[in-house]
Amino acid sequence: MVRSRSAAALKPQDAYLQIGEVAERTGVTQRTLRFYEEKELLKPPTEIEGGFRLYSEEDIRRVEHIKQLQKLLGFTLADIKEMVEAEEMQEQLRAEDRAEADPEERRRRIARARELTERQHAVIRQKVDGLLEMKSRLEEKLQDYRAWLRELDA
Amino acid sequence: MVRSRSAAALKPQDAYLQIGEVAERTGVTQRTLRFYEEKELLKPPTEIEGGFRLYSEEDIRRVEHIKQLQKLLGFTLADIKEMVEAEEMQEQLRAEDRAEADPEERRRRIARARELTERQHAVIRQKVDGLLEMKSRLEEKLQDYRAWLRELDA
DNA sequence: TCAACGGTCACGGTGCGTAAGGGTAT
DNA sequence: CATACCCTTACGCACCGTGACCGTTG
Repeated sequence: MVRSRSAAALKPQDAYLQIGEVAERTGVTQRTLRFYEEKELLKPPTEIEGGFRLYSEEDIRRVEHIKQLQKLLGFTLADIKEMVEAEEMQEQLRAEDRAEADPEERRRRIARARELTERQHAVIRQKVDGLLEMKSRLEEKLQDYRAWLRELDA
Repeated sequence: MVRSRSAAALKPQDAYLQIGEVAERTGVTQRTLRFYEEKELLKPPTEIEGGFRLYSEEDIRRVEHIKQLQKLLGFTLADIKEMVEAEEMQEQLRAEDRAEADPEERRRRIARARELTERQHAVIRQKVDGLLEMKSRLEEKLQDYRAWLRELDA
């Protein structure tokens, strides 16, 4: 077992995964993972010992999220990168100690995060609207077909 | 005025458009229109005199439809070709004299068209579901931001 | 003659696939 | 030593166009 070496050495809990496992679990290839890293969609995960990439569960969620955005929105990786970066910023915001920060600074950040989220929301709403329209057109068609088939039965 | 030559010669009503006008009206380039034709997404429109392409309003609708499918679904042109072909078959079905055809043959065609439509419907439903989920996640976020901002006001 | 249109041949970006050549641990 | 992981480098490819360039037409 190769993978018990550095991961175990670093974290006995076996919290880190090698690229092969991540690939398997997320359904993408190792090549894709390295490619995403190259494009800075994934930050170079904590690499340790012999230059092996070691991923966290968080990294896995991120990969899954990227794939979802790709499938659902049909965006380019560049677009997705922007979205993901925005989301990351927001998580930072969420995580930081609320009382500690300068209120004015904090307000600006929240406002910025909100803007980004609102833009994403608008994009998605547009897509959903278009798709819902297509969907109902298809449903009408299906109605027609069913009616015609009944007609033929008579 | 180039376009008065063959279009007018063929159809005094000026029902046909040259590629340049189609490009302008649909927002794609001439090159893209030729490319679509090459990929058999657009049937070679009735070409006349010197090999000039002449397009109908129907062709324009088709181009717009293709662009919509691309934007909304993020499909490849190959996928879109399939969909468009299916739709075309269905229009044929719709147009043909219902009484005239052999009932058994007609039933088979309708059943086939219905299957295709149902597959498309399923695909779209999936997308819509995924997008709606993303949408509500974003809405939750927006709620949070608004709450935080109110919190800062207090 | 010039602008607008037509055609063809390539080149370019994206998102990976796929080998080549080579490490290190069991 | 074989095997099973991993690494980088780099060329290749399908898809979706975009340009460059040249001929024809009014």
